[in-house]
Amino acid sequence: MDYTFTEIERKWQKIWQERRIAKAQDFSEKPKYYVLSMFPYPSGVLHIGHASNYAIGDAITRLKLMEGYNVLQPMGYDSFGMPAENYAITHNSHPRITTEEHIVNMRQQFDGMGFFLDWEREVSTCRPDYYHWGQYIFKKMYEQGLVYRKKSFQNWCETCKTVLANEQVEDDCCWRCGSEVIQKEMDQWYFRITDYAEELLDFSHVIEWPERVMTMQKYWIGKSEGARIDFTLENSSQKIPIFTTRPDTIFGVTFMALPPEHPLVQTWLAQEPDNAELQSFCKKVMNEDKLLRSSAESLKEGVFSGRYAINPLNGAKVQIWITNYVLMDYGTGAVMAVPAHDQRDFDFARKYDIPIQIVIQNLDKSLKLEELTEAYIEPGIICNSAHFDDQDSEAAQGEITRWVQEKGWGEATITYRLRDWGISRQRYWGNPIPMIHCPKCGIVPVPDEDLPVLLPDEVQVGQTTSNPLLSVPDWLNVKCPVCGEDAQRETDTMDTFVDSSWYYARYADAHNQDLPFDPAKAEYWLPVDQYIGGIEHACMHLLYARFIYKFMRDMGWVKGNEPFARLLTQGMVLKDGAKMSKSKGNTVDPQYIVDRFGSDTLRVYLLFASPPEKDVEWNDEALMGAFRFLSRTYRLIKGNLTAIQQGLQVREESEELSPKPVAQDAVPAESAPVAQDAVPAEDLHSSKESAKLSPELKNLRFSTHHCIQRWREDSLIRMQYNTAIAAVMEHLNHCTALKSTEDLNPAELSIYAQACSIIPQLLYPFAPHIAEELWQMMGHPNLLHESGLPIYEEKYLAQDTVTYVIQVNGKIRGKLEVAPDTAAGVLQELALKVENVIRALEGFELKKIIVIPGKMVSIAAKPQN
RNA sequence: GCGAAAGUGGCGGAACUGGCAGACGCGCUGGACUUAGGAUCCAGUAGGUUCACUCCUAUAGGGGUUCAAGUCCCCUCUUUCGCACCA
Repeated sequence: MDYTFTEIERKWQKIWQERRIAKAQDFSEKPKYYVLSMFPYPSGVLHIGHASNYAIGDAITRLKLMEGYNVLQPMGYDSFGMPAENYAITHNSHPRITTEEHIVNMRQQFDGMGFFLDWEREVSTCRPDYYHWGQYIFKKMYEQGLVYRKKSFQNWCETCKTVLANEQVEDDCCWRCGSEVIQKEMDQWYFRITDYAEELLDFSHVIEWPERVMTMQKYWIGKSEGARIDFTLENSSQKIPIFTTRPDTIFGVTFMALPPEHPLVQTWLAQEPDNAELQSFCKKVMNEDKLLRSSAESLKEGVFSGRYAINPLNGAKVQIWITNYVLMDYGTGAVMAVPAHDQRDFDFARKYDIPIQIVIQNLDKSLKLEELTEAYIEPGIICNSAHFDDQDSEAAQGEITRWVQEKGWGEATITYRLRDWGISRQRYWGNPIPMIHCPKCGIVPVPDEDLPVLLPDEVQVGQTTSNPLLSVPDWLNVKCPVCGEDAQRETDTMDTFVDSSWYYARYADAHNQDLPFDPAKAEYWLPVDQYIGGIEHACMHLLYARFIYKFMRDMGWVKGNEPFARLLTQGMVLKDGAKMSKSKGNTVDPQYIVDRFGSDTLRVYLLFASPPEKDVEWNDEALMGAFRFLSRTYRLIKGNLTAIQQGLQVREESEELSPKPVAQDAVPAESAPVAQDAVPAEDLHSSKESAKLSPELKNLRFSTHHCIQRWREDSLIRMQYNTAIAAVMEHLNHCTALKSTEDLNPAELSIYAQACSIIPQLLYPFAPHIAEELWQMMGHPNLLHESGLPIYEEKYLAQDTVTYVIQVNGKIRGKLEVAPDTAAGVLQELALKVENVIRALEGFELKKIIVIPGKMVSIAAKPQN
């Protein structure tokens, strides 16, 4: 009678594999449903976060299968990247070897979890058959003008000879060797994601995304409307364009602020090697940690450049300052400073004694320069601004911009906070950028027929201090495909986010050898109907993937505008209030849990703990609760198997007498509750035997249908698996409450069997192994994914009596058990006769009585004088 | 600092359009049972009050709307997350 989970889970995993039930059919007649969980980095072990993510995906998958969809749930590995390279270095091995070993281990653990995954579509981004097409996409983007090279300042470690990401800089020093990190101007490859900024702000084509993620992306893209206005360098024709969102304050400009990286400043630095103040300030600022420098707390500093700019609107001559608070890569990299109406400019002007000019007055015109303690940033009335005086400042923005445009000094423009995506990495373990540097022809793409550019194996990882690819002459040195002369390959590899921004499309056609994927197959499968992953990717992976999808759409490879129709951001599993991590030593190994209690227990625990998008605190004892629930289920059905089988037999016989429900070919809809395994026919209910039903059995029948109703609502529509499971638990409690099945008549047996037999179906999405086992035990020849969704019938939900709550002035004073069709007037009368109600009304005068049908009688009364 | 979300028993969480607050599970208390098992079964479990019936107080705190508020509105506090000189 023991719940032998290990045996059961192995058995069903074997059967599922042998029958290849998870293989998704391209172009099936059935409607498709594509469920995708973010693929893992192959660390070698599944962690609890994976288990939780994939438990959700698997629940959705199995629900959709029961509903009659052709479901695709694929899996793969995000296997390029620094963690793999670093792992290989520390283990004195090669990332290709360690990665493939890890994949073997992970696959074993995936199999042990029993997920419904179409492994025939597996992808691994570090394999040539995948990264080939990443290179192809790169080239197509290059041809479309979406890829370019740009010099920009990067964190650079002189010892390691590599660019470091911001996270790899600790206290201005290299995380690996500890030497000082400097800002170095370097050529980098960029994707022109900003071309799509406007479109990426538009979420009208997704079906259901969390508001939070959309807000985060919108903020990240940071659209601001304003104007570009060209100031000029004094005694020169050199223009200095600035970007401002406040053209209404332009008459208040008293200085101009430039960052050291500004091209003009760079020129001046070159011209004045002896200007110690200028040289040392610029050097200091440029070598400052990027994060530190851009933090709002750091003090504003600057030096006067000795030069002046001319404000085109009033011809005013203003000082040009070189400062640490202006960013080169936003807007035009130059700021018109209006200290009176911008707090940053105000702070700076006060510190360096720069004049301040008020050009916007508050409504009572009480702003005085001498009394100003902070910038006045609100709208108001224009002053000191020539012919714009006395206008409303907000209205003046448009007026001034129009005037600037007419005069040819600038134009209305839009700027985004979003930067182009720098994809160059000076790392070995990534997708090689398929470009060749030819001394004669410049930068030349590798011809399509030479793709993929294979990542050489012979690299001695960790042996060199620079990009390992530079040290492989056989790979590095090539002939230029255009002129045939000696040339060199690009040694940068791509950011791994490039690999993951199109993998969902590769799953549609994972083995295509001629294209990234067949557009027809992509059209069938895409978009992903339900995507599941962590919120940490809100502004990275999810934004990049949307961008690349739009590019692929423009190429005609995919249809529609968005890759992910619905997004679910699952919460983290915490322990001791913190994210699990090896360094904190607070991890829980899912494999250990599976070995001890089974995959079904782990899944039920994770899904039952909270709604999927919330974080959960790991709790060993609650895990036992899940285990006990499954054990109880197993005992109930195994212990009452004879009665259940007899009851199911009665049902079959009665169905033969009555018209069968119309066979359903995959009617996937949240609307119609229809399925193949229908509830017993009507005549059972209306027969004479039904009249003899004990209240106990009537309640059990109610529980059966009520449970199905709740389960469907919670799991299919609301995706609240915790309450769906709670509904099953409650129903199980009702089933076990019936102590003996010995005296049941055939009709009652049928009801009992029905009550028990829905349990495996309802459990299937959350605990599929035990569900299949119990289903088979009852004698069903099919597997559960073919069993259809359980259905409920309204007529069994009708109760003989309803309970009305009686409130007096909002407080409960009694209850009434009445027939459901009792008239409101009768209810009022009955309510007023309840003893408690009479007592509560003593000394009160009736005001009115409200009857809420099926729910309550609410009496409003006021004290008698 | 700006923005967003959230605050419900000892704990995880229910309560969908305002209509019996605390479903379900964990834990705890008492009991039964014994194949002594990460058992199982039964009863109880927001706080206070009462022998009991009853009653009172409770959804971060304070106001408000309503016959009726965890749910709607206003203010305050706390927590979490995101952004953080974006001109």
